[in-house]
Amino acid sequence: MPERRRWTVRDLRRDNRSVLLWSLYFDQPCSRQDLSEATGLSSASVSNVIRELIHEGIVIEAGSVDSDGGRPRVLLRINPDYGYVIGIDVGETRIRVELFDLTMTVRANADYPLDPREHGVDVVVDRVLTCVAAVLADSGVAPASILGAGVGVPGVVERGSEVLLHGQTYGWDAVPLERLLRSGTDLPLYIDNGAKTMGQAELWFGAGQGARHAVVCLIGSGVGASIIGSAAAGRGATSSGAEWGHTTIMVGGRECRCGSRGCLEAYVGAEAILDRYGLPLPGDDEESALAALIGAAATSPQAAKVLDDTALYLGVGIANLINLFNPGQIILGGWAGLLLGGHMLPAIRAAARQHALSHPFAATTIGLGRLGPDAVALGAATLPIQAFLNGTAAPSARRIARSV
Amino acid sequence: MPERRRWTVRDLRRDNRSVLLWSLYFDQPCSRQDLSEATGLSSASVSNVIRELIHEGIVIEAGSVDSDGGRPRVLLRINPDYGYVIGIDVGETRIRVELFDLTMTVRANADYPLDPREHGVDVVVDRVLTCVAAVLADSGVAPASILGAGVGVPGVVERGSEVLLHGQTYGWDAVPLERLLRSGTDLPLYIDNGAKTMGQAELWFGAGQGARHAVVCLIGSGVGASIIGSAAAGRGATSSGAEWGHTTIMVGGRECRCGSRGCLEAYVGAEAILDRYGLPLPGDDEESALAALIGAAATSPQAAKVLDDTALYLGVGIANLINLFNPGQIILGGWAGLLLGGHMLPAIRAAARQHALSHPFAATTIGLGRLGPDAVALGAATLPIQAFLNGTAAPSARRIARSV
DNA sequence: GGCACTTATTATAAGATGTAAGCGAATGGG
DNA sequence: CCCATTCGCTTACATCTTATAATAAGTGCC
Repeated sequence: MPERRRWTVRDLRRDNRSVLLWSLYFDQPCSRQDLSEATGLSSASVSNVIRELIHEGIVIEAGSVDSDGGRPRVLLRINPDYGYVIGIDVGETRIRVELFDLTMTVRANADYPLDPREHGVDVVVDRVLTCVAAVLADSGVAPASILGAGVGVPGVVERGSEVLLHGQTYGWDAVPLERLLRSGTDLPLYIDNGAKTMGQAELWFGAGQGARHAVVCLIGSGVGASIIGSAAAGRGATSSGAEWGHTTIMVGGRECRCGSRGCLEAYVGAEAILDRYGLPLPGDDEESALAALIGAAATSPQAAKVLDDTALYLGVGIANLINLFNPGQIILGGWAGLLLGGHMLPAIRAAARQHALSHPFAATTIGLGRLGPDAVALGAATLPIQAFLNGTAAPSARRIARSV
Repeated sequence: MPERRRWTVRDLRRDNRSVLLWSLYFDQPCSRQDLSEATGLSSASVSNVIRELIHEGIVIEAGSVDSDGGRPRVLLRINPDYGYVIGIDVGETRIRVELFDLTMTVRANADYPLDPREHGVDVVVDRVLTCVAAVLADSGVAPASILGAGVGVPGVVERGSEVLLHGQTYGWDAVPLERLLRSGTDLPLYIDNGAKTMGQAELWFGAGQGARHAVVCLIGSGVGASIIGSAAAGRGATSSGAEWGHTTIMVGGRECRCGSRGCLEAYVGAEAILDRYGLPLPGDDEESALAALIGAAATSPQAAKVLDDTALYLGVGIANLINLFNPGQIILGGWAGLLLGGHMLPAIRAAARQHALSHPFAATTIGLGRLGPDAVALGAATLPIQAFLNGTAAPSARRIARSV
């Protein structure tokens, strides 16, 4: 029995305001008339809501365009400087923080490499807070103007009475990340799985634009996936981060760092690929080592075999996603995913075709992400944007001040 | 970018009417006051909508109850005879059709066994139509009173410009089932995957009552699963039938009848289990053969080994669902699922624990379905009920007549 | 300057819910 | 037996939002 909420006249207004904001956000600049056609709202209602938004400083008029011999249409835009958002990528090997304006232009960023052997929670929290302070100082943006900060993390995000993080593969167990960060900042926080945030970035700005139903595979040192779909009759979209990396594709297979056997991650994660090869490779980090392995494949049969197997396993994993989710689009991302995909996408596609049912497979396209490996931070920043457009953003200091 | 619709004042009414119907349907009988508390609508609005529903004959007053020294509360119920629904289970080995009133009381049913070797589309369509005619005649219900017929089918259901069915494992390819049935009936048709309809039945009336997020595993001759969850901020629920049976759990493993290798169905479907055992068993159908195998396990090491392996493979499959969907509840159903689960649920649970991440696993309960193997037809009948409660039911002859 | 054309704004009406007052029906005490 | 009380439901009214239609505004062409 689905749970349904009653609606009041006020919800109607809030909702239609939100519909207008979404439409304008993804199709700016445009005129009131355009918005009326795009959303189906009457021109009177559009004018009404837009007046309110302009008064609040969220929307600004930006020039005008002739209209075949009539009154020129006034173009509307979202005010890029109405507020700012922060995207935080907590990866397994580094922390990256970026500050954007409302149109997702980067205003400042900060990096911090993490030693894989020292993945303590307190260190990570401390570094994140330092980086946030750095981008704030760097950009000159007042903290009160920040609409929120999104955080993309590896592992399972559990939303109960408080947000808990479970990163089984690197020893995080029920970490109350939000509370820990809260000790050092007042920003509204939006925490979610990194694969999911990357997926949202690709869906909004990258390879998934216009897709209704997409799956994004994040392959780095480990493996994750994000399933994004628009609920058929729903308001807004649903999405979930999935622990794809620890689904079993080979009963009784290779040991995985999660403690189980035969996990996908034990075959196609960068760490696992290099381990399967076994021989030494040039380069001091995984990224250059994997690149070297791909380079060696042209001459070394052993390296070629490892990569061929990788394509097979990855194709199997993708086929499983196709059978389970029937997505319209599969996007391969993450630094290792982009490397592997760039080199052997056809082989991956072929393996997926072999292992998926033919019809769901035919309805799916498999491609590479277009935003590069930094998409996680960008996607994390879309979380507060989403709340802002939905009108559900936590009241920040700015808003409180404004309403007095 | 999620697609969002604008809402008008009228949508508001339709939606709140629907909220009331849902609430009443699952908590009847109850008073107007109860509805007001349950839904959050003001008592005035409740009275208003209920008056309309009573006028239309959908809701009826049913006695009254004293109230601690005040005006007695009038109890409301959905009129069971306002309309009827039909649930159709198209299985791999039989067709089953049941006719229910609005409260899901069976009024008539009909069965037809299917020869596994003769699974032609035309035969199935013909038999379904015959069975529908039989239950109509048997119950004495006028066709115009049927709100709709739900059909649960094996395989992938594709909703494009018309509904297409893909049953790769038994040779159905892009079958336009709705159009074929339409040639013999005017009933509004709701076609969906059988695992999904069974899941909905368990969720509404069985083991999943009150669950927000459940996965239902249907194990018969083949294997399917249904993922049911309430979209966090959405109207109503989303669900999808998943081709869980053809996800790969063993790269390069046993051949599957879908043409691939290592599919879950090639290990835990009833057909596959019996095939893995290999030795002859008493009984002329799969059901009695599987029961015999379970009986033999007490004395035969070979039979015990086959079942132990089955528990392992099934546990792996369930673990994959847990990692991907993080459900609150997993419900095992289907005739083979109920047989196996009744005999070795602890072993299945143990295998799932070993292969799932610890936190998602801890949040999940694994149990058996409570509605028995007929739940597919019951669930199929919930499809037109759902449309009826949502107010999106196709206009039937009855309604057209009524509105004149 | 008048006219056509397009865009945006301003009444006005229709329809939805919430609030609060009022009516109806039964209990229980004096 | 009567009356205050209590609770359930209904009615009247105010508030709010959108759609419709008329009005104003701005530009180009003749």
